[in-house]
Amino acid sequence: MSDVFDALSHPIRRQVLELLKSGGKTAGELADHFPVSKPTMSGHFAKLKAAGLILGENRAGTITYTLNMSTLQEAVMGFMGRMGVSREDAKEGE
Amino acid sequence: MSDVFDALSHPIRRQVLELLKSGGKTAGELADHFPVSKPTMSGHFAKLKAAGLILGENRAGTITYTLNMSTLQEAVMGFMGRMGVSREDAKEGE
DNA sequence: TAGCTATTTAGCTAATTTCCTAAATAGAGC
DNA sequence: GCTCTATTTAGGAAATTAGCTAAATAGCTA
Repeated sequence: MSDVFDALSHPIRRQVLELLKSGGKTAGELADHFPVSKPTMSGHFAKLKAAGLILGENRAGTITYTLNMSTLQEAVMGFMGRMGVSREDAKEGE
Repeated sequence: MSDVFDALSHPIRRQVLELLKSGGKTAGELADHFPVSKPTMSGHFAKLKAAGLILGENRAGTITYTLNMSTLQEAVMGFMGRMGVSREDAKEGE
């Protein structure tokens, strides 16, 4: 839980998750979207992975990261549920 | 947005929000729930307030903090919405 | 094997966060 | 005007985070 919210606290890491929404991407493809160095991005990936928010598949010299929605949903919706926000209340963007 | 997720990144701050779910509480009442000093708690309140997650009403020498659900919902459900999680998908705890 | 590409690890610095104690502020009651 | 309680502000130490460059690793392909 805490790992997930820690991971979500950095804008780059949240954007990485959004980029992965549309499907897996390599570390390089993801890194190209941000104005920081690749080692820095690698650190962000490591944190997201440690939190269970992404999975890394090592294939053919590249690493493809994919989203692990269930972890995100469990942690975030779990917290929101505890806050008394039900699916019904959560119509925010409609 | 970023302020909200920053604020949510600390376990004590998340718990403060949960405590406020059931109604406003004074700084002292809230502080009693955690094993850190009151000045430290005051810092946590300040961060939650800066993020717009709580409101502080100064009355009779005490400060009563109340939850500001709309900010929480906008930020968190907004992000989850961008992640493609709709209210329908979000049945997690059912 | 050598070289190329993709990615991470190592080592470092600067900034931020979290916590503490001590002191300041503000309102209430004597 | 004091004094008590509630809370914040100030100042500072320790830990963590985020960024960098340079070097290491891993898997191709020639």
